[in-house]
Amino acid sequence: MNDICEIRCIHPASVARANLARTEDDILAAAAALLGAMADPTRIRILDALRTGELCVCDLAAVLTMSVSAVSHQLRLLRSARLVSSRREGKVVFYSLQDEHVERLLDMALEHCREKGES
Amino acid sequence: MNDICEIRCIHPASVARANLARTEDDILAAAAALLGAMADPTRIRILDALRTGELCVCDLAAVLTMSVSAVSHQLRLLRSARLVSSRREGKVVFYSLQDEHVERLLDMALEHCREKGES
DNA sequence: CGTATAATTGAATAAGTGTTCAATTGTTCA
DNA sequence: TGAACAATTGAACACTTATTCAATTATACG
Repeated sequence: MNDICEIRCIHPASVARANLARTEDDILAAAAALLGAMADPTRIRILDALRTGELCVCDLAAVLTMSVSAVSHQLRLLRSARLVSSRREGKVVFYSLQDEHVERLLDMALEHCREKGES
Repeated sequence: MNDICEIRCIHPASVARANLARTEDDILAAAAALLGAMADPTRIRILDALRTGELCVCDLAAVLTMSVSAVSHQLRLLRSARLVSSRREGKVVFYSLQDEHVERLLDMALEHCREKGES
């Protein structure tokens, strides 16, 4: 099993081990998409703001000092990634974090950065 | 650019609350960068492969069936984001996950996707 | 109805990203 | 030293992405 397609590898045993333990590509792709949805300065600020409770698009624009349009575009992305959910009340649409899972992921990333930032 | 000084917000109390609880922008930016470093199909596959132990660039290229050059480019990114560390042994450079924190973040994202994938 | 407000959408543009190819660095060993 | 191999790097290209601006939808109310 020295090569898969003609790719040369130096440590076949390690390669075989890695291939066995391999996570399915579609799961990995989904995870990349999930992380990618959070991995933007604007979107992560939106998520951070929503931790204090639901906010409408106008409010979010005020918190971020950005245009309503820009915020709305990013909210659509966050919604399609299932990171936030929306609720309409008359003319106003309120956004909130989808679940605590999202908040935990966010917390974990922030915690990691705080630790590393001090070193 | 409707104007930044006089952004109209509908729920001033909620906006004030969000502003108070706000995480510092540089931490949020760092977190976005961290997540962004993981948020790529190729890079997340690299991280997944490295969970089984250290691998050299050739081995990684074999596991991912990608060119050594492409893998090396992505490894540089992962290294500068402190997600992986490298160790040279003669001509060969071995890469491994920087710490368990990285692995936990990865696990959490994967777990989230597995759950959602079944619904 | 018609107007006003909240939000979404589409097109356009500018900035960023991933891969390839070719060239280069660093190391080993004959 | 010089050949061979592992790895890195830079430039180029195609592709994606975030914001802006203008237009549109959706809801409320006089």
